[in-house]
Amino acid sequence: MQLNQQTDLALRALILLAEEEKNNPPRLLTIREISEFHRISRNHMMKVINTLVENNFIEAKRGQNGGLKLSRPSNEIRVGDVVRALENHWNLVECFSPQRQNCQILPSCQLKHVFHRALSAFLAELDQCTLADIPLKRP
Amino acid sequence: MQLNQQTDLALRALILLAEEEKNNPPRLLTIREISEFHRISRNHMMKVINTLVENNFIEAKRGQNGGLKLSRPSNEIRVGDVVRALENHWNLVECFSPQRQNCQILPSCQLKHVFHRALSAFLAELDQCTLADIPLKRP
DNA sequence: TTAAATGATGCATATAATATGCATCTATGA
DNA sequence: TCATAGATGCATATTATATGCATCATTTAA
Repeated sequence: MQLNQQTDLALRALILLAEEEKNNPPRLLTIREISEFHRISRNHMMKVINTLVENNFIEAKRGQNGGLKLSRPSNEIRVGDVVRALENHWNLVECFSPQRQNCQILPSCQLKHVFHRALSAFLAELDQCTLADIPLKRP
Repeated sequence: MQLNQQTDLALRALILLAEEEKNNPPRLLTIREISEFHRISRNHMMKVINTLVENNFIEAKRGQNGGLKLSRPSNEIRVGDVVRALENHWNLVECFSPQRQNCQILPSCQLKHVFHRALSAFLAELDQCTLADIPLKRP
């Protein structure tokens, strides 16, 4: 079981942006800065950033002196919501997918309820945590 | 986020074997029967069955009149344990993988603890459920 | 004793999902 | 008006997963 790498990168970018917000005054960070810091291809990070903008976790400003910042205070951005937005599907098992419904015991199978409960428990735990709860430890 | 198909198939096979146990006397089911019932390639189902045997969820008997049965009563086989055995890794995020440790903020990042808690919550929910708790509904 | 039935194993290939890169567009401000 | 920055769409590479094939090992009924 794994999340896709984009979810991982999104959280790393957000953690960086949350750290920047603590500075006085905070700067806008560029995609180039974030991708170089994390040693990730700029193109790849760009996709992730775009998704974060679409979902209103961060605001982007184009042009010279442009860049990115959190669109809300860090304690209002829940890890669970980020994961929900970045994962492109939640088809834990075949019967969760509207496309793939070939399971022969689908109507009478109770298993789907169990997995729904487990998934809820997983996300509920992530919802307990905001960006403000996971500051980078300073040495 | 998804489990691999083998985990799904393993559970479907186990559900069938648990149903068979209710018959008097119960028969041994063959891989061929199970794979044809679920309309899955026999080869593919065989891999799954082998893993279930290795992990002592079921017992296999070779030769004529051979087949498969649960190695324990259905109420002693927890869904969580099956999922643990079938999923080949639990690298939810990069920093969980011993091989891939490229994250620049790894030592000071708190995120891993959050994901550990979420994963525990997910599996704890599955541990609440045994094969006996998910009988096929009879019409 | 042997042949058919059954599971076990290793390797090869196909398919699908994901990651990555490239080219080009749009917006901003010095 | 040009350099800088994000936005978007498409193409390709890589990886993980699913699937198939061939062959071996074990059991037991005939």
